[in-house]
Amino acid sequence: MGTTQLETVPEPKYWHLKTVLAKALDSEFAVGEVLPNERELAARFGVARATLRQALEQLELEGRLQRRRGVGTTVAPPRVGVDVGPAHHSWPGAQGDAWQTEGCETTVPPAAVARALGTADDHAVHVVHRVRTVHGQAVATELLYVPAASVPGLSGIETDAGTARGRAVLRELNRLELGGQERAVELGSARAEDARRLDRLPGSPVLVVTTRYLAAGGTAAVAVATYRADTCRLTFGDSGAVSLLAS
Amino acid sequence: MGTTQLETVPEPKYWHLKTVLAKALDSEFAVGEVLPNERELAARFGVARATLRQALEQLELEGRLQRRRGVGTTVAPPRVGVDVGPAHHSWPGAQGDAWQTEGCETTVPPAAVARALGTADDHAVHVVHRVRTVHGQAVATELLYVPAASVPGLSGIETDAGTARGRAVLRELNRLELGGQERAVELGSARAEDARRLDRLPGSPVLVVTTRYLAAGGTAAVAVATYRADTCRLTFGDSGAVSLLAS
DNA sequence: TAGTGGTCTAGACCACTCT
DNA sequence: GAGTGGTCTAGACCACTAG
Repeated sequence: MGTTQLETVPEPKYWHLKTVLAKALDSEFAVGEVLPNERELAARFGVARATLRQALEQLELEGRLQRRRGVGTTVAPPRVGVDVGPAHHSWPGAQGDAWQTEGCETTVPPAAVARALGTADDHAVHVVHRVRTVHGQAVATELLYVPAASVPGLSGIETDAGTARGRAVLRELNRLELGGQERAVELGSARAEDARRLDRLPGSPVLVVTTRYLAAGGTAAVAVATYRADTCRLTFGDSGAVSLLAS
Repeated sequence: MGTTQLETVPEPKYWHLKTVLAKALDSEFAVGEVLPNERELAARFGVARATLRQALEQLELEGRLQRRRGVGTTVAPPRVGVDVGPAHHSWPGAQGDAWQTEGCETTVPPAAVARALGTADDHAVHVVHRVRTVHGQAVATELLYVPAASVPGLSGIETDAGTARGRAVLRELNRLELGGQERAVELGSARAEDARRLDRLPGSPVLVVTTRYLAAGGTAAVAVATYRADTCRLTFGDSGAVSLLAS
């Protein structure tokens, strides 16, 4: 009376589907190639479209696939390694900085940022918006929070224009002596505005890198950077060695 | 003929639902409190259960909620900050190491690891299994790949037992002179075995930390650590300062 | 055994991208 | 306009936990 299955393992369909697709991607598809559309794939594997989508979502999360509405599903290239220091030990805006300034405003930061800055909860600070691109593609957005006290030399003339003032803030920031950095990485989901800049849908998984820039006496600035989790692999090269883990 | 909505923004229901729930979590719920079950919440908000689940999934991804089958959905505590160096600049198994050795085997590593180690694709290496716990809870699993060449002093007597051999490998590794570390962080989904150890479902989002340990001449070992993305916030404290970002 | 979240279905319509 | 992925529905059953 032996049945075909020993230890009947009720492995979810989408899980099995995912492994099958992953193998197919390795052996039968090239980077950039487009897969059959979801309705056809679902029919081919004999599952509902929702189940197939669950498998595709996981593969996209792992950076194996790229899906774009109105276009299709393509095989993603290997993740790009982006260096997030602390090799340079320098301020934002220093030479070799990979970020491009896009604007600057003055607002009250979120409570968590205010706490890290050591400012009052209702104290407005400069917020510099920046974007990081790799191979011409935006991979991260950043909000750099700088209290006015950190940039005392900022002239009043530059306090209106967006991008110009952003650059002025960075310039003044670089006059300070850097006392170290603290970083944290966690998983998040893209806010609507970040998603737009990163060419993703709102809620897409992102890696949030929070950096605290220290100067004599305390925190001079806090940066909250949002990296595309599907395409990015954050590298931390120590000991000055060239990173071989960066693809 | 004015309609109620200007600029009819077709914001997805689950997105709106998510923000509503997030606000409610801030104002009306305490950490550890259990939410109403999914069927009731869906009815209360007038949406299908699948739509509600989409909102809950995002909140869980952001570490705001914790869902457990057969139990319910509870409000998650703030993410715990776990230090992933490079403050110590030490080998695995050194004093103060946060990991616990669970076993050791000898197998051929994945191609990507073999490449980083500089070994042949079919060359077997020691693989030490370790677990990292915080507050009594497992937050990460690790596979530490150590080529036999890195631990020449390993005696033959210790080559059979699991945990004992693991400790022996770590002991031998600490005889080497550390030449630096390289780290990379990326998003992944938990393999079945990791998920079990971390008390999560297979496919749960995890932060994968790959570390390359350098010694004179090249790569002495490679560690692939898998952290729970829902509960962990990886911290990188530089300059020896106490991390204030760690919650 | 009752109640929970997890999986799955078979549809429908919408938003977007290209031609 | 045709074709794609994204959203949503209203059900059903399963796996797990706990009293």
